[in-house]
Amino acid sequence: MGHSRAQKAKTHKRIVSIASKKFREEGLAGVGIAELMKEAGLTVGGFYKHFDSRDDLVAEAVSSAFGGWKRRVDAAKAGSPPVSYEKLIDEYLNEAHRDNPGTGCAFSVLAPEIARSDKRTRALTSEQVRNDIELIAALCPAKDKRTARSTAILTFSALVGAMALARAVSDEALSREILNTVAELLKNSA
Amino acid sequence: MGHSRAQKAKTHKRIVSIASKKFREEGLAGVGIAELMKEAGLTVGGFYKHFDSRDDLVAEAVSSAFGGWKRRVDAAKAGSPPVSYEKLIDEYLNEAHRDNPGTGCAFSVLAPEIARSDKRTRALTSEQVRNDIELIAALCPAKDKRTARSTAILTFSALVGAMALARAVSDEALSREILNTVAELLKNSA
DNA sequence: ATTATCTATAGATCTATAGATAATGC
DNA sequence: ATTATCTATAGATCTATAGATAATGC
Repeated sequence: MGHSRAQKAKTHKRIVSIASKKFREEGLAGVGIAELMKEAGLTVGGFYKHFDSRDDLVAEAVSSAFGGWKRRVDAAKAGSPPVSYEKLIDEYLNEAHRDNPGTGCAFSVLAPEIARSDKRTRALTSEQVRNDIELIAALCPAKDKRTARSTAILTFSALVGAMALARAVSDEALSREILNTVAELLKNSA
Repeated sequence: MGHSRAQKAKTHKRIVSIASKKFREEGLAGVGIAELMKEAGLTVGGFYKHFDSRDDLVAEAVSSAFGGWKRRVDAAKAGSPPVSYEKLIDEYLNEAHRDNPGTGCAFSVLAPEIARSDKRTRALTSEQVRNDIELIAALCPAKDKRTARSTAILTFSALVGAMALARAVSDEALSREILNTVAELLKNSA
């Protein structure tokens, strides 16, 4: 009990990181504060010294979930050679990503719940969608900037939708068909 | 109290219909049994004479939500002239659909929660995804059947993803850009 | 007699708060 | 002295069940 401020900052980050994972796995409405704190090795009581409300944590956790994906794409882009459009598609539309939503793209699993969330979370999401569109557009082998942006928006939508559908169906063959077909078509038409 | 069997069947349908709408509006985890029964003009106690469990209602309500969309597309297809691929896209990707999830496509709003639901609901979803792919493929102006099916899968994914993203962002201009861009690209590339 | 619905409630769980405790930080 | 965490709990809500009531259906 009663630890240092440095410790508190670390604890705060741990709670957010765990929430970010659990929310993607169970949904924003699917995990309680007690469970999250327990996973962080803490108890419920301490929660409200870290966050004013549950919505506060949701906003931070969603932001953190976006951050993970952003870091990965940024790193891939900055690599030499920078990651290709084709590679991005393959990194998204695969079975490992499908089977591990907790560490994957937040949009594919949280978009509908974010749509029902508070203004802060949705504003944060707008910003992230804008960033991701620009990121994908920068990788698009398109003629002009306008076309690249349009292609990026279609690509982004298809990635998110295909992943959501591939996870929702129980038929494994159908699930794979969705992932593979969308990946192939996106790569061939860009 | 104590009504006829015909009445019970009607009541059952009313509960499912209300659940189908509310689940799309608030998520599968976002509405309680008491609230649903109250909206149907009933009380909690009667619920379990209609359904063995909450999951039973979820399965029926999701099925019902799929049915609505299916009926609409079937009708459009059977019309003379049958609805075109372009028309289908426009009927999906518009602001009215975006702003009324309760009467819209269940995938765009429930896919992530369905992925966490029981086998029955997911099996039912597989069947519906299969149907919808075939439905869209039948409208695709593509060379051969294989190409039509691939295009249908990409189209379906892009529709669902674009709608989910358009609803998640708070920036109205960005939301519209997503809907319009995906609609235009799908129509031009098919 | 059966049953569709009602009222009432058990038992679990969820967000948030109050007050105690044990450490840090001045 | 302040504060990060703990235990305990209030008050709301959620699924599910028990038992009463008033209608149908034989």
